[in-house]
Amino acid sequence: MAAGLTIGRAAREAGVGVETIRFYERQRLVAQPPKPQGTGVRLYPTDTVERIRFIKKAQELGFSLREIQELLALRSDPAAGCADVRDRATAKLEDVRRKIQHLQNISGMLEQLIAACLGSGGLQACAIMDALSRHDADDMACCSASGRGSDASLKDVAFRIENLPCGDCASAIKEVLEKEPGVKAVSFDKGETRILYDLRTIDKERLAAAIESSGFRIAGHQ
Amino acid sequence: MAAGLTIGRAAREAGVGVETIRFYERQRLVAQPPKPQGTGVRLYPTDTVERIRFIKKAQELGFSLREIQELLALRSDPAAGCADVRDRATAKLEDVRRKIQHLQNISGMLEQLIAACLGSGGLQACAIMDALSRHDADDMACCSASGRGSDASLKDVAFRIENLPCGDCASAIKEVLEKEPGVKAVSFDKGETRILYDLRTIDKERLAAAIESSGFRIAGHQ
DNA sequence: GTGGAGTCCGTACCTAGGTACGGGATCAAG
DNA sequence: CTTGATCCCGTACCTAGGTACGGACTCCAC
Repeated sequence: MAAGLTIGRAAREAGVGVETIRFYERQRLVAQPPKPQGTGVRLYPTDTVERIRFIKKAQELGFSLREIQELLALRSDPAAGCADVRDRATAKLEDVRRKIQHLQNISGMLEQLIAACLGSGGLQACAIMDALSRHDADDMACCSASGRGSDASLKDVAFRIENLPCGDCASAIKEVLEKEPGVKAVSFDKGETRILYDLRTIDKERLAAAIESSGFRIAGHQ
Repeated sequence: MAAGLTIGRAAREAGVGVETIRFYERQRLVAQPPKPQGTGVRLYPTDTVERIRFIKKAQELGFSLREIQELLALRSDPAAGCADVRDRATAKLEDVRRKIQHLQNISGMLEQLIAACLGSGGLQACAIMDALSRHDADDMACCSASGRGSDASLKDVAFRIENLPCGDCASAIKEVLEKEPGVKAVSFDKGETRILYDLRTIDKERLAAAIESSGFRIAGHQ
């Protein structure tokens, strides 16, 4: 009886909800099986259940559905090798480590603030409120130092990068950008990434492409 | 002189976009100032700029806009004390630490998989794909609670199996091994069978015994 | 007085990963 | 043959934190 399972049973087998399977179908993560002739109910092969379990496990490893789609494509690509998978995993590990670093920065700051706070008294004596209200530019905005040059062929542009939470991530993007020819300086200010570049060598689109190829998103781009 | 700033200038001062200020207004995080009589443009007091900076700093500490709303409410509550703020910060620290722990689990799992993956050969020999495709009930969360020293209890070993002529036999042996408790990954590369296992659960001798009980011979064993 | 920059306001859209609703069809048990 | 459970399918909604668009004003400088 290898005919298959109804969607409800398949969902139970795979440990997800019915709606989730339908959602994955819409996302083209799993194929929608046909209804056997004469019936009105689709039957899912155990293959699909396997596939859903694969998706769930990959999610636990931090992969997004889009990335999982790639992994699944690799899986059915005869030309794909172990190295392809490994590369994906390594990139994801990088990604996760960056996130950890970011959270550790936050954790450290919170610890310091909590330690500095007496925990009693009014708000005007509260170190935490104080740090948040204070007018200084320090805190976490680590960088600055934008040179003020005026050269005819130098131009600067500011991108607003969506997923750039902290200084460490900013350093990563800075490295990438500075490898591009024509990039003279990269700085971060008020939520914007400013790039000073030589317009004879490179243009805005290529800069944007470099940023996006590192996994960052630019607000309002594309 | 200036009774306030236009929204554009206020945005620049605060380091956000104009749309962001409008968004915060809709979210009731900042008040919408009136238009001075006779004019058509709203003027923002520097207070609002301060408030936006507060919001941004609190965001950098990991607070959500909803939580920031509470912090702001505290700030203008005469009955609120330092302890209230401290409690919020402590709760957030907890929260952040939990997230770090979660990411560290993921990181540990990825490290193990990458270590177990030879990075060459086809996908059928890929430890990573394998772990994702395997359908054992214990999910990927096998490596939790062991902190950062990811490989504390995991060890890998390589056997050279003499009568392992083809991929199908390799699959067979893999199945056998994966039924053993404590076996995390099995991969094949360059004539060797590599096994990643939990040394608290199983040891090399039991792995060897499992292989030999399936009719395979291990080179240089016994 | 004109052009361009900025503002106002409402609304729609975006990411990710689903969840929920509703009306109609179908299926299995009693 | 009915009843209750499922299934089908399209569509809307949810969270969070904004971003974008577009038409109509308004403001400032030249």
